[in-house]
Amino acid sequence: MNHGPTSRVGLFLSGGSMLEEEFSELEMNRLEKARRLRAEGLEPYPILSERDTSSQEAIAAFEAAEVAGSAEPVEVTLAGRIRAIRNMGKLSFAHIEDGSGKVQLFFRVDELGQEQLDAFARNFDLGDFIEARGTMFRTRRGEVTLQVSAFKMLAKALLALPADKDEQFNGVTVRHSVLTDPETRYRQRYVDLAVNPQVRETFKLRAKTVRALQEFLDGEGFIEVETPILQPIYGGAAARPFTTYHNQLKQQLYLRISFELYLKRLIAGGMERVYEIGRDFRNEGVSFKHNPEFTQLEFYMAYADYHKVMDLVERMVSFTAQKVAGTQKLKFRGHELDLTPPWRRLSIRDGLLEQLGLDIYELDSFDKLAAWMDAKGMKYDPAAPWGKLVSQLQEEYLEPKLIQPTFLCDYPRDVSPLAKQVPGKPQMTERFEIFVAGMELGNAFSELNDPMEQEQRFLEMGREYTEKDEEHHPMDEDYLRALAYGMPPTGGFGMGVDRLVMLLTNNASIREVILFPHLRESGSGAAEADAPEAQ
RNA sequence: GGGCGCGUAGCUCAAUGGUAGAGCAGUGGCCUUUUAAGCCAUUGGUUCAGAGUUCGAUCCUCUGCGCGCUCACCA
Repeated sequence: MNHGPTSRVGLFLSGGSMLEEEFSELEMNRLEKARRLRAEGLEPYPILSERDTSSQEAIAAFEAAEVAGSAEPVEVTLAGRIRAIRNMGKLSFAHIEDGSGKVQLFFRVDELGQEQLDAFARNFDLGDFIEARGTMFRTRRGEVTLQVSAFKMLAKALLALPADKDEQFNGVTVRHSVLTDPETRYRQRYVDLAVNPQVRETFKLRAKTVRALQEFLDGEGFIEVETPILQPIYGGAAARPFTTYHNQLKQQLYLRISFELYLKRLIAGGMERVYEIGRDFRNEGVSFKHNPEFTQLEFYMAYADYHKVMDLVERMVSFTAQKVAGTQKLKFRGHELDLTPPWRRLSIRDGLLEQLGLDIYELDSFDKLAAWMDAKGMKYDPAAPWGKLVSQLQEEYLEPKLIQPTFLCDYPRDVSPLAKQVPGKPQMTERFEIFVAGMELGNAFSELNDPMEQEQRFLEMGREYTEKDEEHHPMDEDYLRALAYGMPPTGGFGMGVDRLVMLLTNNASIREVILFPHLRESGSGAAEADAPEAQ
């Protein structure tokens, strides 16, 4: 059934492999070549490579010598994966690819002898790793090429990569086939990376994104820290956690759903500006913007409120876009986005006024708002608090309209248990979320630092969730103690790094920016029959 | 978890209620001392799995598995 390559990685060359019987003719062919090499005293998987430069460096060195009029030959040893072979009897051409790009190899009979030339044609296939020594030259067609004086196998590929031959038709490059099946691409990311250069590029940009965020925050005086992933009490977000267990301590533990409560302990301890970039885990559904484990950035700055956080965040994201994409203007999901600060700042109240003509400051109780929704024929949970109804309206009627980067401000207290109230508006809190292209990118607030008020919020939240019997939020007494020792006024912020990378690389799905996104365990029969788990 | 869609050769895709085809890749041959992304021939399929309807199923029905989109969930 599933004859994907994963199933046969465990086999070896010495024969006797049970899995060998499942080899296709094509694969048997390659295995025979590997065995033949070994029989001839040539190791198909040698330890050492003598490579001394990359393909693009070699080309650059040759071109520099050319310009300088140097007669000195450029001698190099290159290594890479064979991507194309053209055997022509008395000469052969090949293209190899390394981390820097592609370069052509030229095998010539009067340089290597017929025996060597035949050995290349007989033993080497697309996908093999080869090392080749020689001098660089320019062919009649003008392509800078390595004329090979010696070569050896570095690693024989037993499985064929998906074919991706390019052909020119009237000057247009046609790619005959590439690996596009999403399942194969995610499950066998190594094949995807080997065959799809833009995938490698995406993950280079992802690394650059994280570096840029660090560079920016470091420059603003933040200290990068690491806090526990295994937590006895989870918190800081409303999400179902993954649970695990420490055997020796006989202790139930949770994988963190946010960093928030630990980072604010650090602020209470006198670290004025801290951030963490790391993995969060939420036991929830998956979608184009949700993966059960995802990379989160959170920072906290003492003596700041959410307005100061907004100022910093728009500069941070704009800085990162410039570093990574080289521009503030991005194409994403059919939109033209402009990240140039300042971003729009819109309160939920004003937004709902604009979209629905609804003033939540007038309809400031559950009964009033519910009556209004009844009149409009809208459905809602009759057990929900007022703030939940506001959230529902905001999600349905407001968020999808927020295409250009927007700070959506001032959230109901009911749904913001860790945020400070807006002065004079006790049912609202100083909180904002960032929306870009209708997608939530970040979440922030003026952090609640009144321990007595925080305790009340925990209690209310605990009641609410206990009644629903779905999520139970235990009181985090140690966190309350930290607040009781005193935490300065603090602005905090959290952002999904994967989603930022989606924006910066114009990838519509979070799976495109996570190397190994979570997929359902693959089919029972295939997994059991194929996986050589004998241990 | 619900709805919709998809699953055919190594890869990308066709086709049909009468037993499956193309391009690329593979194999063999031609040929060639700075190109060939060439020419000729050829191998390769449990049409995701199981059951049902039918004289006959890859196609129709059901179930299962997997993937995608979407909804729900996700302050």
